[in-house]
Amino acid sequence: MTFEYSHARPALTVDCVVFGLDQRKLQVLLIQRDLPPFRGDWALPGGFVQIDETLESAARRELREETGLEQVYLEQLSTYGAVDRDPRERVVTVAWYALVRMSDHRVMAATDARDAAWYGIDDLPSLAFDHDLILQAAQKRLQNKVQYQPIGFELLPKKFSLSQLQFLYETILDRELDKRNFRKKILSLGVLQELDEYETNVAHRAARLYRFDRRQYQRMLKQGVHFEI
Amino acid sequence: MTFEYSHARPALTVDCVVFGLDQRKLQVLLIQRDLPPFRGDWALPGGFVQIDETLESAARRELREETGLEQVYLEQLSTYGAVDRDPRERVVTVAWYALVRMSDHRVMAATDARDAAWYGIDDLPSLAFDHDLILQAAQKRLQNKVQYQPIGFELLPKKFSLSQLQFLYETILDRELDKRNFRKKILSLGVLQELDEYETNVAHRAARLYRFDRRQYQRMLKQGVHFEI
DNA sequence: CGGGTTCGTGTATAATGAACACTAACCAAA
DNA sequence: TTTGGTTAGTGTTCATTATACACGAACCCG
Repeated sequence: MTFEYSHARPALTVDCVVFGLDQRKLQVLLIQRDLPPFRGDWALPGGFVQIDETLESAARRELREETGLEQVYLEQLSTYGAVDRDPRERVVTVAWYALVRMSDHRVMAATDARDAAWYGIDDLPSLAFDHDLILQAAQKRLQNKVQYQPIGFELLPKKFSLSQLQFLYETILDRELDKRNFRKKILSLGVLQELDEYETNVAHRAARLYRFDRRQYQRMLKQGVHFEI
Repeated sequence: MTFEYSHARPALTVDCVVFGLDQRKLQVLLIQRDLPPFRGDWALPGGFVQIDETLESAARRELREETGLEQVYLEQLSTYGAVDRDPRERVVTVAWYALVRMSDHRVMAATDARDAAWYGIDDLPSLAFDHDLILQAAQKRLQNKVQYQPIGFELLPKKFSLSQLQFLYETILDRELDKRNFRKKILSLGVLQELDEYETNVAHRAARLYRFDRRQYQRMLKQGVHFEI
């Protein structure tokens, strides 16, 4: 079956920059292309938008199909439409970024033949299309956004220590933070629920665990208070 | 001539939220549709992306064709892809917002048959498609952005008084600012060039005029200082 | 039980934000 | 020319927030 239009139409795709955090570094999930163009190169997971799905649905579907990820934090980044960004034909892509708990989503099955792998953000291969551009924009957006929205928690296990949280901010923002000031600030926001649980299997004093309390956050917003690191 | 594709493709459009500032209020430029759907309704200026132009080019072209505007500040907002946002067929639109100096761009010629007019932001007609949604998002974005980027100047004449600038921020942010604190802050940024010119034709003491100094701003950025109101 | 490692905590000082009122300049109208 | 009306322009004080900084407690392991 074919579809006819009176004017030429750009193809429309979605691409996702998927961030994860491990013990060391911020990571990005890439897939290896097994079709031309850029066959064998690494690229952002993504693909064509189908005619009966929203842009977000398309992004989530591609994530599921290419990387096995579901129910991740997902937000639109920007749309890229350089005329020659795809050598085959005109392709406009709506870029998204996702935050995943690497601990929860250990499994990484690419249901089609391609490979998928995490790469350290400072250790990336060169990417297909304009995907390095998109990735850079996503990183900047993430850096900005974590400072005024509590999205960083999406990268941590549900229960985490304050040191883990500080490490997250230091890693994303790429600068060191003062331990005491950080704890003062984050606790004063009142959006962390202090648990009666502690780290286990550590060779030193175990840290108390906390959980992000979405309800407290909503309440905070209604009072016009701003989350800000 | 027709174009054939093996899969159905969404149509791709651009739409622009054009902001202007007059003596009273923040204004938005709308056009009146003379074709179905939503014939006779007001809508954001916009139209189809052609196969050989970038998204930004398309936005600028549509602005020129429908409103006569050229060389305005233009920035991508977000992309809207609800499946039923256009009753005719699947249409995905890349939304932009523009800031114009209403003083410079008095002329408002719609080269096609439609009407174009400024509407106060608090006095809008109901809009075609999901354009009210887009407009609301644009307003929020503008409110955020003026607070950490010097884009407000794009709405003022090249030479302006500090009172005009304060009025701009008060209007966009929809809250009152303290006169002395505002002046202290904005001057301390060192991005305003003090001119030896004053208002004319005012029935009271004439205010000194200033000009935004882009070079000083760039220098400021390089030193890691942040613009912030 | 000693060494190694991370956890958890408070205070003092500097910088920034917020509140606040009067005189100066200019025009217009009497 | 005087008076009234309107906006311009200007500093200080106090409260709040940001920054810098060090050591004992807890726990594991060998």
